[in-house]
Amino acid sequence: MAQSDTVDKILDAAEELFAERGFSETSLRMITSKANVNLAAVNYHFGSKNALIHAVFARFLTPFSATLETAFDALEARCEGKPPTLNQTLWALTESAVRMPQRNEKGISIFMRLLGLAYTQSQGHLRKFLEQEYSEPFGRFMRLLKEATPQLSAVDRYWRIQFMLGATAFTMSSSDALRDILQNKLGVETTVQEIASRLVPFLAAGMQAEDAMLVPPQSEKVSVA
Amino acid sequence: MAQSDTVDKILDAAEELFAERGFSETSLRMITSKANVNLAAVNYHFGSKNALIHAVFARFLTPFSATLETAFDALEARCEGKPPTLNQTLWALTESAVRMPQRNEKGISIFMRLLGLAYTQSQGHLRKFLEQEYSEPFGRFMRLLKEATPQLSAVDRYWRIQFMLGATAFTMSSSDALRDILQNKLGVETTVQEIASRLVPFLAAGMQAEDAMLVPPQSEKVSVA
DNA sequence: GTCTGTTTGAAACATACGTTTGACGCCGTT
DNA sequence: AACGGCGTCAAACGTATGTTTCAAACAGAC
Repeated sequence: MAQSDTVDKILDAAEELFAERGFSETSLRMITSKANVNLAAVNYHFGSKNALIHAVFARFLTPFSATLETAFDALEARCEGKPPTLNQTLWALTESAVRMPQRNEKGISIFMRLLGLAYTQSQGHLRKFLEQEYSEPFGRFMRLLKEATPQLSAVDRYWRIQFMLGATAFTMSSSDALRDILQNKLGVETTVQEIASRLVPFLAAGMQAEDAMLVPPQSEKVSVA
Repeated sequence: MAQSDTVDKILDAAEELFAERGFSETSLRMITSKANVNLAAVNYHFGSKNALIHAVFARFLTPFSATLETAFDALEARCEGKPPTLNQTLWALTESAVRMPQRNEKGISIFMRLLGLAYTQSQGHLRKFLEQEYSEPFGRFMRLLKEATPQLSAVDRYWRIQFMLGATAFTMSSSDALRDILQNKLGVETTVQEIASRLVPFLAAGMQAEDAMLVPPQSEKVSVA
């Protein structure tokens, strides 16, 4: 067995268990048991549990951010100066995710859930790590979004981006959805691609909704359609 | 000091700490320290940490579900047989939440974050508790949604509801946004009402988006607008 | 005032965690 | 054949957790 075999077995087991149970709720002993390696191997190869968490993310995120950069390059080249549309930008992102070379068919679902957990569980070290390591593609995506929705005020755009992020991360990170994806609980086939093809129109429509009708929050009556 | 004083002090401290740090990451010792009560008081009054978590939810959710029922009653009465529109249904929900008698101004934000955590952290016992205790108003909301979007297929509606839930729970539960809400980090005032007034149009537009344009997931080219 | 059931207090319990240790086996190099 | 670095292993470390214990303090009823 090569030396890196243990490292990969740990990463595989950790990725799956973190996605299923969250970070704090997954112990190193669970991971090493599932990976069939010794408990000390984690601290030997990664240094600490937090560093292992970072490694799990880096294994997916580093090649993904490269793929995303080239997708954005291609998109902007195709648009010849004109800013890409919202739909194009969203599709570039989701297609990059879907096209990622995956270790197995559930790779993306698992990783989407991990991303959701990263945002939701207040693991300070993880947020800091992700923001430091991958600020560049993230900032570029934000810039594209801004150029694609010039009609929105900065505040409106800020909140709607938050909503998009929420719909995406939460959907992928909700255990129900994950279970559906993984074991096809619904009759229909439920691939990540299919979810994405449902999600993108939802997001685009919400993002381009008419001016937020600021219904006075204290009014007694609700406006009728 | 009355007997229930300790109980309420524990609930207050637990609610706040759970919202800040999550359930697993919050120890009983943190809670009892913040509440200035003895460690054993939690197990004496609630029986276990899990039961404490349930009690935190029940303290908010029980009066809220009652408020929501009357709001739905009023809405349906006003519509005289016609099914309420999507906007009306969403507003009835958010207004019920906003109108809840709160212990303090940040009550709703905190509780929204707790709800998001409940869905996200795979705490099996919590999900089971919530589904058992509050299935009735939840089911009623789902029925109203169904009647308000008859054009959607069941599968489309299922996923779009998931998206709505995600945008809402995630927005309210993201720690960044929470921090902004709590201490007005942004220049503009950011109340829960204001967020809701931005969120509802986003959700309604997404929910009523045109038929999901099922772009073939494997196609090389992206459709252009 | 005394008694009875309820609530608090400090301390201990058993368990699980992340991490560290030191011995052991392996393998390529000298 | 002896060495030395590397990876593995079982075992232990110190700490933190949820929970339990039992005596003391308190309340209201008689």
